[in-house]
Parts: sequence; structure tokens; C-alpha cells
Amino acid sequence: MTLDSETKAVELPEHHGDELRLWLRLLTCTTLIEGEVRSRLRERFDVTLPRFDLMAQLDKVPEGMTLSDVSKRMMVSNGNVTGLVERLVESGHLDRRTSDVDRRVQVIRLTKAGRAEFRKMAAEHELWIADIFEDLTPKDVRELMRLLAKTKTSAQKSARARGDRG
Amino acid sequence: MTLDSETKAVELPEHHGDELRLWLRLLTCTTLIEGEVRSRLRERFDVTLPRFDLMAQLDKVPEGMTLSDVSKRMMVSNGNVTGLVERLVESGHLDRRTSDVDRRVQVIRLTKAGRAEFRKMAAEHELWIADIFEDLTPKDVRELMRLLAKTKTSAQKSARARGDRG
DNA sequence: CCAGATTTCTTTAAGTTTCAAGCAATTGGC
DNA sequence: GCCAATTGCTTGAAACTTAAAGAAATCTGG
Repeated sequence: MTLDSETKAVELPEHHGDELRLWLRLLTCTTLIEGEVRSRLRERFDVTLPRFDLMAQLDKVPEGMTLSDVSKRMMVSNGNVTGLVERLVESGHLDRRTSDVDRRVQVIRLTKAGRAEFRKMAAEHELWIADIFEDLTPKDVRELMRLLAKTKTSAQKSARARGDRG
Repeated sequence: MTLDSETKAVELPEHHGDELRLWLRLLTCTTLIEGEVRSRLRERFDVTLPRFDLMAQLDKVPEGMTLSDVSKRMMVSNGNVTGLVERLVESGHLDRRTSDVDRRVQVIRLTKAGRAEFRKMAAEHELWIADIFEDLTPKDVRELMRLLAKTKTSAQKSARARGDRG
């Protein structure tokens, strides 16, 4: 933040409207896309977005993850994951077992059927996303990636500075 | 989308991973910021994000809005708004009355107390957002605004093309 | 005027989400 | 070995959310 000599008086209320508008636009974009993906998942596969997201996390790690890992990666609360996993185990998509080395820990994995179903959904999902972002040039995509990376870092810094633990 | 002569064979599976990564990054940023704002609203004002968002919509229109208007603006379902409004009327933040010209319609407004409380929260909220985006230069902000506008248009087009109605 | 379609809102069921409190297992210090 | 702190997960209450179905009011085309 550059201060050109004395233009910035101490009491001048700063102008933060631009950041606020940026945040609202970011939120609008995400809500819009999320709603679209949610609709398509429901009508095409009769699956909810949280279930899909959880399965997506597990697909990346064949050997499985603990509930805490999932919770951190998905940025949702522990209790939330407990319920989600319960329903996905119930429906046969997930396999759950207690860790041998630490009996507090639950390790969950995709079942064979769960993985097959996820892969099928993921393939289409990727096409939906490509379609949703179709108007963006490869350069736009790169530039957005860069700016969002910067945004993420900035937000994390701000969260850490506050204490992170409300 | 430019086709340079014959480089693009019909059967070539296209590469869509970049768009997917972009979507995940967008989602991460939003989730991160939303969680941060949610925490601060709770610890500072003991208010939830949906309540704050609803009040923000109403603050922009002193004469009030119908529930449908709110629903469209917030991009949430009708039933959702019904419950939210109910609780905010209960707590004295909102005023609700049936339209004179159309008895199906409910018009809601901020009460004096509701408006005062919202303004207080909004002022701090704006500072939080500025802090969260602090690392971004004014140019970054402009560029992000531009690219997100393009993203929004693209997503809306994609949604419309699908039918928008499940 | 009137029957059918549409719009606005509410209700219902199922699921998602958070926070806070609590339990069980493990770890670390002594 | 033992006690305190920590960690991993579950539970419970309240709120939020959606989709779908329903009720009430309005609109529309005979």
C-alpha cells in the first residue's frame, strides 16, 4: 500500500466499496455455479452435492482418509462429516473401519461400487464445468487462477491474524 | 472458440482439467471467506450469515420487498425465505405486512431497530472484507471484477441453455 | 362471469450445517 | 505408572436449505 506523501490524512475514512463489490460478485458466481451443479447432479444422478464432494475427496486417496482429514479438506465441521459418512455407508458407497493403531480413528474409503458410481458422475461433472466456463479464454482461466490464488493467500493471512479460533 | 484448420480432430477428448481446477479454487476462496465472515458475525454480533444477508438486501430498498424478490436476489428457495423472515420478524428486526393490492404478497422491511443494528454490522463487515482482500492491488481487484463478470455471464448462459428448470 | 393457468407464499420431509458439549483413546510429562 | 492435556469422533439442539406439494389469490381467455 503506497502512501503518496501527505495525501492520506490519518482520519480519512478509506474507500472499501470496491472490495465489498468484489466479494459480492465472487459470492454470486459461486452460488450460481454451485446451484447449477447441484441441479444437474440431482436430475442426472439423484445425488446431493455434499455427497458428491465427499466422494470426490475419497476418490483422490484410494487407501482412505480419516474423518478429520475429510473435515479439514472439505472445510466443514466434524459433526457434519459424521452424518454424511453415516448415510453414505448406509447406501453402500463407503467403507468404514476403525484404525488398528488408534481406536479413536475411523478410516473411510470408497467401495468398489461407490468408486464406479463416482467416476461415472465425475466424468459428466467435468463436462458441465467446462460448459459453464466456456466463454473464458485459456488466458482468462490462467489469470483467474492466479488472482484467486492470491485471494486465497490473502484471506488465509487475514484469518490467521484474527486467531482462526473465534 | 477458434479452430485452426484441421488440428482439432472430431474424436479428440478435450482437456477440461483446467476449468475444473479453476472451479475448485473459486469454491475454496468463497468457502474460506464465507467461513471467516460467518465466524466474525457470530462472535462480534451473535448473528448468522443468512440473517445478515437478508438484512443487507432489505437495507438497499427502504420501501421494502416481497418475499419473492428476496428469494430471487439471494438465490435461495422460497421456503427458505419464509423461515428466515419468520425468525427475523420474531426478533423485531423486520416488519411484515400483506400487500394492499395483492393479498398473496407479503412485503417486508427493516424496522428502525433492525436498520440501526444492520448499519452497525455492515460498517464493520466492510472493514473485514477489505482486510481479507488486502493483498490484492487495485488493479488485481479491477481485473478480478472483470473476469468474474465474464464468468457470471458464461455460467448464466450455460444454465439458460440447459433449461434453468430441472 | 367462470374455468383453467399462473403466481405467491407456506408447509412438509429429508438432508445439510454449525456450534457446543461430551465421550473415548492417546500422548506427554512427571 | 499415572494424571492432565490433547485428539478424534459423536451427539444434540437450533438453524438453514432444498425440492415438492399444496393453498390462496390473481390473471386470462373465452
